[in-house]
Amino acid sequence: MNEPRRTGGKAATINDIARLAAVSKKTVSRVINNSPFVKEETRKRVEAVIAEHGYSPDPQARGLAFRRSFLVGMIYDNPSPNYVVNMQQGVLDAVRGAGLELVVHPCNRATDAFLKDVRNFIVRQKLFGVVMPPSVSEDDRVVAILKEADCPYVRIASVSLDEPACMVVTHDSRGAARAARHLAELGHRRVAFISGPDTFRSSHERGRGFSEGLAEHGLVLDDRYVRQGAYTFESGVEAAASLLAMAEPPTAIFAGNDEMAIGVMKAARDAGLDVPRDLSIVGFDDLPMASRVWPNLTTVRLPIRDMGRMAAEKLTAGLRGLDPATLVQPEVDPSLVVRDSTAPPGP
Amino acid sequence: MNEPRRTGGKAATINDIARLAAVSKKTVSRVINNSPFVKEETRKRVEAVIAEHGYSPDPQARGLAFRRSFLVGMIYDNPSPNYVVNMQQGVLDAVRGAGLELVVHPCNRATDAFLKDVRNFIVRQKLFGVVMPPSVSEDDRVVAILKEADCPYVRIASVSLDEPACMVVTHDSRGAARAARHLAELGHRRVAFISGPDTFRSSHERGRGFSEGLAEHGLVLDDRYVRQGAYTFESGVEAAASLLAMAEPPTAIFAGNDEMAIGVMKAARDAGLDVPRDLSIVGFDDLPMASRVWPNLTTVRLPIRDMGRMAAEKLTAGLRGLDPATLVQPEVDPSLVVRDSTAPPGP
DNA sequence: CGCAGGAAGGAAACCGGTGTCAATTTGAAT
DNA sequence: ATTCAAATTGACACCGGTTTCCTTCCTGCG
Repeated sequence: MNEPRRTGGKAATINDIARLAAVSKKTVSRVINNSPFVKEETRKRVEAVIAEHGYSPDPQARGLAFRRSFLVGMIYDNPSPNYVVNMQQGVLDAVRGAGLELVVHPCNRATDAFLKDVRNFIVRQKLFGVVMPPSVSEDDRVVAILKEADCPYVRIASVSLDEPACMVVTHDSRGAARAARHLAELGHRRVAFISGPDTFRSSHERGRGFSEGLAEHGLVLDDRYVRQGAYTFESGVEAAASLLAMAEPPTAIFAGNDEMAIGVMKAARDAGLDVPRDLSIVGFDDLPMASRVWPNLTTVRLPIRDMGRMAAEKLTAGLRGLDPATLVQPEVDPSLVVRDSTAPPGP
Repeated sequence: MNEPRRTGGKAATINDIARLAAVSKKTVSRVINNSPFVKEETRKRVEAVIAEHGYSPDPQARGLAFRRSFLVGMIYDNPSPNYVVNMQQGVLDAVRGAGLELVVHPCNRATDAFLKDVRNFIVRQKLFGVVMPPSVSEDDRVVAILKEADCPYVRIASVSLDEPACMVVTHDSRGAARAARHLAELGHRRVAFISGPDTFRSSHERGRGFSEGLAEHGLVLDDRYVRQGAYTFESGVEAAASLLAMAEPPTAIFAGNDEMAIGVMKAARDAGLDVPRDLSIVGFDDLPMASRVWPNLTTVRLPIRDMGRMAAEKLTAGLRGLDPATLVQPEVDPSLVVRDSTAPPGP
């Protein structure tokens, strides 16, 4: 009872707590892990000692014994900093308080070392779980590694690619259709689309949805008005320049993401066009930047932070005593945010 | 020699390697840790077995024995996603290949739970090291916790606040002085400054440097032309609006960071001013965004990714056999990037 | 030829938790 | 009071490494 306190920086261990509470370390372990097989009175006593000494179990030791770390990995290959930070924040929203930490793992899918690197990361760290936004989420090779390593994961993607328990689906095509309807209703007839890279499923989904939305208004997306971009600002500039140089340039351009849409704005300015009078522009994502550029960008909004949170919550469901099998598949319905970059076409 | 391979997902352990190489596990451990007390021949043999089986030691077990994890933490409270992602990337540049992982820990210095949260993070994870950009890097309470926990750290800040071994200094005042000289040389006389929040040392440094740079040209920074912002876009808009509403509005505005500078641009547009004809604008940071807005922003460039890398390299110096005590203090000299948002003042 | 001393390697304890399974206690029924 | 199953608890091995300490094997040297 009157044991001398551990001195210095040494933190208390489970043995200290056990001794002070006059129980075995195993019982302390039971208390920590909310085992139901502990008498209420004992639990109270142990919890009191734990609280008094600010004890908190060592994640390394725990992980070693559990054969699983308390680290959630986020693996991504995404060119947009805003997207990445927002999603990190969302994952952290769910992971904090669950006693987990977030390990970030950006990578480049195009390199040879990619798969080896990712496998190494997953296997060595014995991750508690992994969250993957596009385009990594769409890479079946990565998923195969995760399955082989028996590592829980959640994929965020524009279509369902897996069991509901490990998907957050964003229905990009619906958002793109909304953009199409908006432009059609404004009276645009010659509309163009700048797609993302082929490696992103969302590129196709956004293109498909846009095309379908136009079709509802009797319009077709002419191949000559389609360009492929790379989800980067520069690629947006280039694609738009090419479109605007046509004999009959489009009166509206739907860019596959905001980053490129802002590139389109630059190209328009370079061509001496006024936005939205001479050219309407719609983006996708609703990055913070979208409402800072001039004119403010009309865009399709994706709640990126929420998506990260929802994904991570699936991972932590077990910790909260929920059965992951019963989890519904979160679905996101992207909404259209009309700002100042769209208007009826000029005469 | 003809041991059956471990089957299934089970990865090889140090015991397997020891058995296969016919040495004790301690000798394998010596090989892993580059101990000099291993005969060359033995080392070769062990290394061959390690390579053959793709063995890699378990970081959890290793960390447990070392009383130190192989995780580098990045603790920050920074409103700019671009800054954050770039710095993460820089830290990863150094940390990858050193066998370390990056755990991100954004936080809010203004909350009550801040210190408890940070202490918990540092102590529980037994971090290998911590990298802190401003403003966390300037918080002595955090540094006290790190010292108490005996956790290596590197602070990135605009002035030296600590021993060279744990500082990356960015000399923001020099960059700000360059901005001042540029504006003065263009012929501006009524120049304004929008500072960052008081909680950032860089706010003061950038203000001081700007003031000194003006002084070199016989100009003084009039208090009436100084506003306090928050390093956010919105605060830039607001501060600029207030400046532009003055009877004698400034002909040039130096914003404490790019985020605010872009806000200034918006305010200028709202006021019907042409940039740079009616108003010159200079930012600080050179975020990617700076060269995407229109007109392209003249700004002071900070090599954020490099800063992150330099900071993390100090942490990994020990791993590379370098003595941290001998490390020089990396210093960054911010350069001026002249783009299209500055011009001589109108008549 | 005997021996000091350093290089090389191994046995066992330990880091701080958890799993297994047996031992002890408790409560209710007989 | 006795008995038995259920509820609690603890002893001990183990997770996969490292550290401490000791033994063995050479070498050079007097």
